[in-house]
Amino acid sequence: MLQEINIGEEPLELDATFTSGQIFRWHKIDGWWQGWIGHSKVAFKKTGNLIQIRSVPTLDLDVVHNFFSLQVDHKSIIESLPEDRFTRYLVKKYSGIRILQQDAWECAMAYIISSSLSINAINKILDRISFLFTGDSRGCLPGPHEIQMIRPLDNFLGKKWDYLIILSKQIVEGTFKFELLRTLTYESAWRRLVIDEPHFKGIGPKVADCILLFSANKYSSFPIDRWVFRGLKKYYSSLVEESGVSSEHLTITKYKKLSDSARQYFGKFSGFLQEYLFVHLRNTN
DNA sequence: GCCCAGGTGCGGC
DNA sequence: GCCGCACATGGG
Repeated sequence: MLQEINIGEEPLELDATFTSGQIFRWHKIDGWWQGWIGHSKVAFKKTGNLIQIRSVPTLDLDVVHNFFSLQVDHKSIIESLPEDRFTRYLVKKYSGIRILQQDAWECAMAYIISSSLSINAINKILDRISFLFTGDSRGCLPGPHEIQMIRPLDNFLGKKWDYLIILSKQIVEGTFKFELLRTLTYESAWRRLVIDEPHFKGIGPKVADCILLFSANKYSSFPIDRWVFRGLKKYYSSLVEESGVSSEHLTITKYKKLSDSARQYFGKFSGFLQEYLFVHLRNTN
């Protein structure tokens, strides 16, 4: 089924968005960006102000609207971000990048796997999980119930596989629901993932921020990985100094201090700026 | 073979 | 609390 959404003058570049590193396993084929949203096979193409959508089973347009975070308009992003020169530069250069709202379970799975791996390796591993589940490396990913049926032949994910299984059980048994995160403030949701009991193995301060930004509409989240940390030191050194963080290795306490001062400085749409900074660092180094 | 990549858990002070 | 280390994969 072919659908479309008119986004008016809102800046949105599919190439920049899907190659930004926030989402995995999307491929541009014959001009269409193709991937999965949950168990729906989806393709997007942009012509002029229109986003064209193919999906099987057909997605509700509200889902697509939320997927691209279209409720956040570019003007309010610009108005809430600080006016220093470098921030202006990033906004001008990368405004076509949108924050995508992924399926929460898939997002958690991807970012638990992501730790200390390259984006390329993450994609490969997710493809491998898809292959174990569907027999096709370009297939969909197993849900929380489905992943428990899979028995990997080798230990290709190490302890991370156990972390995924533990999380899937918490979801299947209902002791944790991702929907909860959407109802909480950023601060409470982050604490729920990182501090509160029961603890989630494999979800530290940075992975938690990614889950909140990329699947729980927490646009003030500011994930700090190696690239973003370097970016902050290089372009926003006063933020790093005022938070008292010196070493590259961030403990939870240090991470929280730095993340909080960045979030205070960049404001309610910190997450967009974080993404611009992440892409900029990767493209220029 | 070594280094780095969207970090985290763990044991030991 | 912080430090040092192990951990799996893949590309340069």
